Amino acid sequence: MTVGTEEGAAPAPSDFIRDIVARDVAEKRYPQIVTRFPPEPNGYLHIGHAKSICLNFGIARENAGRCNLRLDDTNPVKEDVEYVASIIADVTWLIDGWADQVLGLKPATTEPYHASDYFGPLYDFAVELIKKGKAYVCDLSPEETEKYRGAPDRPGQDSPFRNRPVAENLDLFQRMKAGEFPDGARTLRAKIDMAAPNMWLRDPLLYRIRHVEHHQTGATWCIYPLYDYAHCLSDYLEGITHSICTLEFEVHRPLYDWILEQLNLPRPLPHQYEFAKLNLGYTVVSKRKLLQLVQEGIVAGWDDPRLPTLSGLRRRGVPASALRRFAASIGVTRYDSVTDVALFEHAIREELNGAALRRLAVLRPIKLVLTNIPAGETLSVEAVNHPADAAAGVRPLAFTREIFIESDDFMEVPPNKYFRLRPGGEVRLKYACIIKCDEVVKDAAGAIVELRCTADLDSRKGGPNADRKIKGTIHWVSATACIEAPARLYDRLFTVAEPDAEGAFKTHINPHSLETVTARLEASLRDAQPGQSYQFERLGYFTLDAADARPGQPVFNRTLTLKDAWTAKA
RNA sequence: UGCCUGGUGGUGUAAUGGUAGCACAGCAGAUUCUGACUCUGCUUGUCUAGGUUCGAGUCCUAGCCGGGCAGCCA
Repeated sequence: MTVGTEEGAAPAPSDFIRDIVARDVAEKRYPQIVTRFPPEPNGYLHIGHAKSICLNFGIARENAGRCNLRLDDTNPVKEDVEYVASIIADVTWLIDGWADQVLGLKPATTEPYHASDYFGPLYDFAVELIKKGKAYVCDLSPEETEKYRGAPDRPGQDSPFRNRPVAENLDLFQRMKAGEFPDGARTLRAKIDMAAPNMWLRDPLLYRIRHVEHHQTGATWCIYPLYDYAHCLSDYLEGITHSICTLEFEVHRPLYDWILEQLNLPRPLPHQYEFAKLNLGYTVVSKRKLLQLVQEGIVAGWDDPRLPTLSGLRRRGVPASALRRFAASIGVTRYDSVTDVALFEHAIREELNGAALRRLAVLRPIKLVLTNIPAGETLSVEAVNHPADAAAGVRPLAFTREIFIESDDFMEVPPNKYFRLRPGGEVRLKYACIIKCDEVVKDAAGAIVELRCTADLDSRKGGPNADRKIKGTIHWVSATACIEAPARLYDRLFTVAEPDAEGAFKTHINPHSLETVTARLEASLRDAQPGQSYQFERLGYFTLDAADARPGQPVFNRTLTLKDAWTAKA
C-alpha cells in the first residue's frame, strides 16, 4: 500500500502563532514549548477540532515540545464519560504516527489530564485570592447578578456583598464547599471593576454551587469552578506555555491574565493566543447543531458518515492524514472565513489516490452478453492493484460471457463527445478487451434488458490488437463471478454552502444525502479489509463500513467520488 | 450611539515599506486501458477616501463592511 505523504508534500506550516512560538524559542523564554488541546466532554469532536488538534500538536512536534490532552470537565451537569472515551479515541486516531510522541498524558499513565484533577489546588488558589481581597462571596441570585452586570454600553453596579470582610468571605466560601447552601444561593466572584468596558472584567464568577456528582470526582465537590478561573490555572499547573484557543475567547484574555497576575505565581506564565475557528461549506461545525441532528434522528448517530465528526469521517473512510493535510492547507489566521469544501475534498483525494487499492465494481448494472464467448467459460485477465505502485501487485479477474457494465456507460442516442458504448460502437473493457455493441434488447415497455456485443479477444493484453486505440475504457464485473453488497453513496448533508446563514440550518437538509444501492463487485472484494481504502475505478473511493460489515459480508461506504470532468459538463 | 477584533482573485492563504505569490475551484490543451492521476497554459485580487514616503497590501487619519462580547456554558 502506498501511504499518504502530506508532511513531505508541503513546506513546514507557518502562521502568526508559529511565528510567536518561534520568537519565544529564539528568546529562550521557556525551557520547552508546551501546548494543550482542552475539549469539554459534552459532545463528539469534529473537523473544527481537527484544526485545533493539528495546530497544537503540530507546534509541539515542530519544537520538540509536548501537547497535553486535557478534558475540560468543570461542568458536570453537561458532561459525560461517553464523550470522554470518544474524545480520547478520536485524538489518538488523528495524531497516530504523526504526533503521538509529543502527546502529554498524566505522568506514568495512559490517562489524559482533567481540569477536575486540579479542583483541590484551584480551591486553595481561591482562598488565596480571598485573602488578598481579590475575591468575595456574593449572595445575589442569578437574575440579580445579571441585572447588576449592566450592558456592553452601560456600566454595571457593585454587588452589595462586594466589600464583605475577608474573614466572612473565607468562612462563607468554606461553607459553600461544605455543602451548607443550595444551588445558586451564593457564588465566589473576582473583585475587579463593575464599570469595565469588557464585560468579563465586571466581577466575573469564579465558583458556583452545584449539588451534582461529577463523572471523575464523584460527590467530593458541590462547588465547581467556572471556565475562566479553571482554565488559566490548569494551564499554569501543567506548565503550558502557549494556550491557543478560538477567537470568541479573545475578550476573556484580560481575565486570564488578571487571575494569574493576582496570585503572584512564579514565572514564566502561560499566554493565550486566539485564532479563527473553522467554518466549512455545506456542513455545520458546532457541537450544539450536531447534537440536534443526532437527537432528532436526522442522521443515524454521532458517527454517521455524513457528519463532519471525526468518528463520522473515519467511518466514511477519510484517513487521518487527509485531515492533517487539510489543516495544513487552510492555515491559521484571525480572519473569520468559510472554507470551500473543495479544499477538503482535494486533501482527501490526494491521500486516497496514493493509498487506495484499485478494484472493479458496478453500482447501477446493465447486463451485457459477449456472444462470442461460450457460456460457462471463464477467461482470466490481469488487473493492477495500483497504477503508480508496481509493488502493490496484480490480481486475476474472471472474464465471462455475461458481465455487468455501468448504466451510465451506455447511451442509445449519445451526445457529442460521448466516448463510451453506443449501438454499433466500440469501447474497451478495462483490463480485458475491446467490445462492439451489436444489439440492444428491450422488453415490451421499451426498457433495455441487455446489450449483446462481440469481444475482440485479440485486443487483450499481449494480443495482436492489444494496442488498438479506442477512445473509451469502461469498468465491468463478471455477472456470474461477482458478489453483491450494499454500497452507501453519500452526498453533502446540506444543499447550500452556508446552511446556518439565517439560523435555520435544518431547512437546508439534502434529502438525497444517502442512497444505498446493491453493487456488483469483483469477487476479491469479499475479503476487503477494514480500514483499507479501495478505489472502485472510475467511480470513487470506498471503504468497509466499520459498524455494519461482517467477514465475508461487506458493506461499503463511498468516501468520495473521483473528480469528474465529464458529467460536470454534461 | 460601548469595548475587542478583522477585511488580499470565486475560496483559503503568502508577501513583516521594495516585481502582489501559492493552493483549491474554473476555463483551454497534452497525455491516458480510470473523462481519475500527471503535465502545460489562461482568467480573476489588496474594502473606500485622503495622507506620509523616491516607493504603501503593509505606516497614519477618517469612513464602510464583517465577526465577537451582556451563561451561575466552554
